[in-house]
Amino acid sequence: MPELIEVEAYRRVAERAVGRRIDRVHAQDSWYCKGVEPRTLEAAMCHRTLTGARRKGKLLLIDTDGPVLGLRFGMTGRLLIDGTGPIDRLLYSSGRDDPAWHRFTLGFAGGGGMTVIDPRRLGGVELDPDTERLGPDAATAGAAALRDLLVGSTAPLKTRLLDQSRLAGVGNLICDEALWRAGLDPARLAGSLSPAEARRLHRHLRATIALLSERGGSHTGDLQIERTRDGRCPRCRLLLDRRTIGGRTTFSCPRHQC
DNA sequence: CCGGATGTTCACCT
DNA sequence: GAGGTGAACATCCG
Repeated sequence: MPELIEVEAYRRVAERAVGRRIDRVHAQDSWYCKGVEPRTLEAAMCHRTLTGARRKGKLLLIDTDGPVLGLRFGMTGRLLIDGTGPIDRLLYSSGRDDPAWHRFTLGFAGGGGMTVIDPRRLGGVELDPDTERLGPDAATAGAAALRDLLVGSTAPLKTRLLDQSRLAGVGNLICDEALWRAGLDPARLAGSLSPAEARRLHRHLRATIALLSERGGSHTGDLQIERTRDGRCPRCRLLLDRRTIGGRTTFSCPRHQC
């Protein structure tokens, strides 16, 4: 589930833990520790004090007086602080809290802690993540950045928007919703957009992120309830196209998106 | 029972 | 080099 909007919600709860000191670390799942041994990760984080929580795209960055901890949530990862989190259940995952799904935990001196729960193990934890591999964050990227992302590309528009190395944070749901609102066909070649279309896309992408954030998640778009067999355009009730673009299921209106 | 699902990475093609 | 496809991770839901 987690796209930029959900990770931003996680960031805000993580911020509550700033100033607290870590006195135990459980990194039992070696698969979940990316590019680092669990024991190394535990030793690196233990006895550190949290100094901040940042986000770039779907990557949550926990700052300490030592290393930076990077958290990725995949499709089913949730973050709990002191046993509660901003999101109780995700679209494709139950709200159950099976202890076997606790993939990583920081325990704080004086009680409480931060836990990553991830049934499918599609997320991961890393030490000092390379944020340069990610493009500018979609929530704040300017029109010029979006234009640079599109120009000269022969890839489908949607594929380009989902490319985290070029634009960070947009997932499948935000992408379809923004393209629907902008009236742009996801299959259009990215490089074929006119400057006016690129500006329109930028405006609608930012507006979509703001709106869905306000509504409470990536899954709250108008197109969302129609993301099913025989789904219809919320605007004109025409049967939506259902295609695979960039390896992802894609819904679009054949009349409103061109 | 089967297929597909908000993500990322990698191997292997064209 | 640029894109595309399919697999892998593991669980839930229709």
